[in-house]
Amino acid sequence: MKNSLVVHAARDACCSSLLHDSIPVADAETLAGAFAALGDPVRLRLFNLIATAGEVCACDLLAPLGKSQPTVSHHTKALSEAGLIVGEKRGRWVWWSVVPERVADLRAALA
Amino acid sequence: MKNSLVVHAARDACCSSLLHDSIPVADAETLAGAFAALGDPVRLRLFNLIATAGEVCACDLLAPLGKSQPTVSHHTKALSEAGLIVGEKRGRWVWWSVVPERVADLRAALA
DNA sequence: CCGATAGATTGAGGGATGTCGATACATCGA
DNA sequence: TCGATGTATCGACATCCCTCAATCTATCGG
Repeated sequence: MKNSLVVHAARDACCSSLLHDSIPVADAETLAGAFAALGDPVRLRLFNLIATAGEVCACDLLAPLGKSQPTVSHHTKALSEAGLIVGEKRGRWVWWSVVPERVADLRAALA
Repeated sequence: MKNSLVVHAARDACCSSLLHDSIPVADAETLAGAFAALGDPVRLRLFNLIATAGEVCACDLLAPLGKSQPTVSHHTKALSEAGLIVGEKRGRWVWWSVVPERVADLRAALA
């Protein structure tokens, strides 16, 4: 085997062999989906409201957010589909709470 | 003062007084901007590549991401503007590295 | 049942975003 | 100085996303 390739590779100061991801693409899409869910100011405040209160009725979210009811419903759905919150229907109301394991996943991804 | 208002308020099972945010709107926008930067699969993989390698030449990012050079540059700019990474120009190359304090901020926001 | 209320869904419009080809800029080797 | 190379920027296009009015569904009180 010739060593010309080695000499050739050493010519440049950069270009190390980062040929593949350390994270599978599928996992990256799932994780990115969760981060994206927190990537909207209104949704981050919404998430924070639920997290600090522990459990919040959806009817209590309209006033502090200053958004219309369809908009809030849209955002709770987005956070829910990202797995960050879950809603439990009690009679006419829906009570939202965070999913700690999912939040832990995000925190772990930032370690 | 009549107590009719009290009775009126107690009639409903929900509607607690969540009248304001526990996070200022301005802070929420900044934080959401950082989360949004990680909210794209390509950008999350890009960030992960830099984080695991410690310091990466931009020229080493094209191959593992499978994206064009303008696209990668666009994403590094987005992460940079979010404060998550910084680039240092050395000759013809730019070396990217993560900003630990900024990542710590995100992790703290998930606590 | 019937009216009222909480929440979800639909549809539309306006803006933001990901992608890439073409191009400009900066730096190095010769 | 000149050609080559690594990055950034620009322009354009397609797509996605936020927002709200209107509407629908489900549940409760009477």
